[in-house]
Amino acid sequence: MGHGVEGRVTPPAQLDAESAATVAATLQALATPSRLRILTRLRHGACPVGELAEAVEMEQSAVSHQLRLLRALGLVTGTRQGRSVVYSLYDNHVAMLLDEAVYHIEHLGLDVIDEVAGPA
Amino acid sequence: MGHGVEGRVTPPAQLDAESAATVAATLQALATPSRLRILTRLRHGACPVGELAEAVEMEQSAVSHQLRLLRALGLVTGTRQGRSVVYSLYDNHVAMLLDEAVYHIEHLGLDVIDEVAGPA
DNA sequence: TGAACACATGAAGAGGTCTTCAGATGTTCC
DNA sequence: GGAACATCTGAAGACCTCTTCATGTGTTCA
Repeated sequence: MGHGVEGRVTPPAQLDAESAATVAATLQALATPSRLRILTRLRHGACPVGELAEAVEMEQSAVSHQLRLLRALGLVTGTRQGRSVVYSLYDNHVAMLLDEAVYHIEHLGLDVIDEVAGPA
Repeated sequence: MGHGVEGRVTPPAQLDAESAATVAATLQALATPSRLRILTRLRHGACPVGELAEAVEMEQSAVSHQLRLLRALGLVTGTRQGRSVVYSLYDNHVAMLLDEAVYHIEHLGLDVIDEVAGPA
């Protein structure tokens, strides 16, 4: 294994309005505590809705609404298994997007100063 | 040079409500076309407000409002230089967060199946 | 078929977000 | 000091979002 963001990620060119809209829409899906918790829960493995609701301490209905949104954006998929519907992250990009977002955000502003000279 | 997301990013544990809120708040800052364009513009180099406004095709006032928000979240910094105030991304984590977010999102659902066996 | 379970969905309201407009603040140069 | 420039800020309105409540759909089992 071991693919993904190998050595480098292409630095995005100045986004045109359209790309910006797409990216923004998807990021919006990660930009809420409820969905973030749903996704990080799924990051640890597939899970039926009811269990998900318990794990993230939300009402089942609310979870369902959010899952609908996440599904529409292609971030998760649900498959029926008996009475339950088991959800999981759609693919590896979702998992890494999550991992890296959480990582970088939790390290924001904690950069060690390794610049040789101070600013200007 | 070359630090950052070296080999791996720690997979986030199930986020508690507090962390989820923090991460969500920061992601929200990337979750709008206007701010996304502002940030990707800054990703290519520091820039005064007026120029920024032109680059992203927004009114100067709107840009200022967004910069205020981005500053509050520690994503950008502004320094006076004569009459202008020059803005830039705060640190490397912001830059990488941007790069990786855009990268993964633009590749969502485009995963080539390079798993040896099919799913499960 | 009917009851119980698991999930989805529609409507509605509280709350938040983004932009615009008008005006305030800070800076340079004469 | 005063004019011109660059940016910031507050208020207000249009719009979108998230949750809850009530109900609908699908599935299992007897």
